[in-house]
Amino acid sequence: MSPDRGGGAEALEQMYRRLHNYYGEMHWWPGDSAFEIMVGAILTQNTNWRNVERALENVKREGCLDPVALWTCNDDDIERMIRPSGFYRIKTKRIRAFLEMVMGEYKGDVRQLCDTETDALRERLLAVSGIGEETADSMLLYGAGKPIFVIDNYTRRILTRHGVITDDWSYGDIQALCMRAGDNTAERYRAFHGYIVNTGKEFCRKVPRCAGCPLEMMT
DNA sequence: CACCAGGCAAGTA
DNA sequence: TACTTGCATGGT
Repeated sequence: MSPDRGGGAEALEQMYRRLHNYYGEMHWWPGDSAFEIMVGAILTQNTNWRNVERALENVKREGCLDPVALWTCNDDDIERMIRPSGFYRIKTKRIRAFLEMVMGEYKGDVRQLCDTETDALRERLLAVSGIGEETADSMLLYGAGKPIFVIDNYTRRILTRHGVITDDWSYGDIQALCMRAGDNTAERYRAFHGYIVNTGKEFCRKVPRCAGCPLEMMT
């Protein structure tokens, strides 16, 4: 028997209410353009956001924060600009692969890319080497404004600690649960994910510091 | 000093 | 299929 993936929607709803009450309005993932957010989604893989900001500042300062401009850069230039984000060689390859898709299939028009139907766009992003589920969903939600729930390690950890899921749940299982309840708007998904990351950083690390957590003693 | 950070792909058995 | 490892910088 596969585990029960039917319940838990009420727990999610309660979590959202508690987190919203604790953190208030949240506008997560800053960025001046969809393209900036999509590049940032690659840069932030296993990397502190502060270092991503440094990398993005470098790219922006050199006027390369758009598909055509970045496309004309050499790999050496991209590596140099994004170095503070770490993994700069492999991330340059990943950015290059993403650019090839944007340029080749959308002529560098990010607006057109964002207008693509959600499921088709998700499949297309996942086919790019270096873009996995979390990165694709971050691009879809924060870049393209699609109503897609982003599942990260904090989401998995918090839901596991609260007994809502178990270790054998796949990314898609957890995502389906998180997208089952309430009003499924991009606005809500953005806030919810931001809440989860804030809560995870502050209270739910590998060595948990649960005292004061807004989810503490949740039934 | 060890450990962490807004993951993913390739390699191994 | 299910682990393991490489990728790399900067902060705590």
